[in-house]
Amino acid sequence: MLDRELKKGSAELLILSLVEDQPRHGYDLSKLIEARSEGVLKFRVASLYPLLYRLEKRGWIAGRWIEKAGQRRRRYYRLTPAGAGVLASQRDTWREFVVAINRITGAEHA
Amino acid sequence: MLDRELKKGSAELLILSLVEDQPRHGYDLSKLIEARSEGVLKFRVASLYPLLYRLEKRGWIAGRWIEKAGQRRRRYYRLTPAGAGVLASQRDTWREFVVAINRITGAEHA
DNA sequence: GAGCAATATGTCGCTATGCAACATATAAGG
DNA sequence: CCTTATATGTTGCATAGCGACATATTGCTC
Repeated sequence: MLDRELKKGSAELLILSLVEDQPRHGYDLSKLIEARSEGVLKFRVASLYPLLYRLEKRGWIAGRWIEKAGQRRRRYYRLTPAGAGVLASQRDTWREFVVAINRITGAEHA
Repeated sequence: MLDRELKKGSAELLILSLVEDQPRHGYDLSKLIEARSEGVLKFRVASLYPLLYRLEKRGWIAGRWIEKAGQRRRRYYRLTPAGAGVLASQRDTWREFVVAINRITGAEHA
């Protein structure tokens, strides 16, 4: 697992990116992040759920309870228009950040 | 300025990288980071000095007071062998991290 | 020689956030 | 029944950047 600190700034970007195309629920997001990063990134529930509440409170994502027979209730989050703006901005920030770090540390490519 | 959180995991990597080739003092490091990142990265003294003390305490860098006529006293830090090992490891971590984030957020190049 | 910017180091208290540990509940399979 | 996977939730702790403040020296301008 990576430095705890590195993950802090990227958590919001990850969530916003993942709910961009389709609504997703917390557990799904947790599994997706772990799978797509091949285990490099992993968020615990005690980080993930409070993060989702924060993002919702800020109006960047919107949650909705979905109940289906033969399934636990799930809370699906979708990206709001405000969230889309934030996502675009955070993608820029991320790119700038990577360039800056690479320039200083001498690692030219990811 | 970037997300405060993004910087946390990268701060050590930055310092270790900058003292790799030559010993440097705190104020110098602060100016170097700001200049080389073209203002994208900027560490305040209240972050930087405590960080240097932490790194020294862990044995990754070693500090030495240098006093010269016509100059304020400065504390120069150099990379220790242990620090060199940590630097190599953190460079790997950083690369892995960038790959993982890019894979999930869909930003393929920095 | 008074004033100010740049250089250089340092501290206190605040804030934000990931996580370990714990907790609850349903569904599926043996 | 019992275990595993699914699904959501809370409490308290640890970490680290930063605003604001503080001290001191050098060099430049007026």
